[in-house]
Amino acid sequence: MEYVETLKKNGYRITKQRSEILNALATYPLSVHELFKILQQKSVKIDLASIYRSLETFERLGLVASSDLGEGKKRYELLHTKHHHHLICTSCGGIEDIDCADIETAIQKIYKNTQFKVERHTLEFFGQCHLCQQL
Amino acid sequence: MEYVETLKKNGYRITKQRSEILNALATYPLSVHELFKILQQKSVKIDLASIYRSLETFERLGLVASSDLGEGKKRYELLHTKHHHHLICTSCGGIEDIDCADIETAIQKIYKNTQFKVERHTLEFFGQCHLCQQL
DNA sequence: ATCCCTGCAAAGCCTTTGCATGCGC
DNA sequence: GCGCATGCAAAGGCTTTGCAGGGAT
Repeated sequence: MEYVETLKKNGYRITKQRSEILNALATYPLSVHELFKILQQKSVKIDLASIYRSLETFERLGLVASSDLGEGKKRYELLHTKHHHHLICTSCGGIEDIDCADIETAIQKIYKNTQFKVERHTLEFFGQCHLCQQL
Repeated sequence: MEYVETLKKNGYRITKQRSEILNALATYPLSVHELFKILQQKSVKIDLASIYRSLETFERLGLVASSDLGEGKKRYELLHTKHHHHLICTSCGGIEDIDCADIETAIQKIYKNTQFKVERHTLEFFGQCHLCQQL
């Protein structure tokens, strides 16, 4: 329930909808539509727009991280664990977490530890280029 | 012009539009709309749908790679170089290439070599999970 | 009571699809 | 001439935005 403090401290309100979103994210990285369906099944009245707006707020506060897995939409997950990456099965779409470690050796270790056979990977660095640091 | 052979060998045709797409991609990773604008300026008559269809074909043939840089759209680049990754400046949006190497040491080397200050990175592995390999 | 948050509706992008015409082979 | 590729138009999926009412503080 630490997220309650983070929200309040920054002047945001705790609502039924926001609590349910964070609850639903507790187990697995979800897309917006998956979140929507889960909340509907729990009879939580919510709109897609509210989910988008809440997730944007959560991400800005560092409560949630979004990742783009090339599905044409983002997935969101709770940031309760340390920085890590994902193994996405191209057959079943399942997602597993892995630690952030060396790449080349990582791929070998991944297979050894999880039997997940890596076929391709993407790695993107975001930051400030040399010129932009001087502005 | 090796792409001509690849296309022909697989039963695809060389058209003005396809040549121009591949030409335009030669220098920099482009989004579909950037491609569209460039071709329009060169007075090449082409439709967005044709660009999407061509890029899908090129990607399937391994001529082109797409990457999702969290912009809500894909970028496409020519696969004439070896496997590499990107440095995306969060200020100017500029994209630089880097070799595929260790991550932790990579970030230090990146700064040393390019003065690019990495703030965050995403790493995604795609492949077959243990269960799906047995189907 | 204030002001944020929500639902509803509409619209904005990016992308895909159907269909008839056109062009490479 | 055959059949893929194209342009045009329409539609689909994901996401954003405007606005008035409702709820958290």
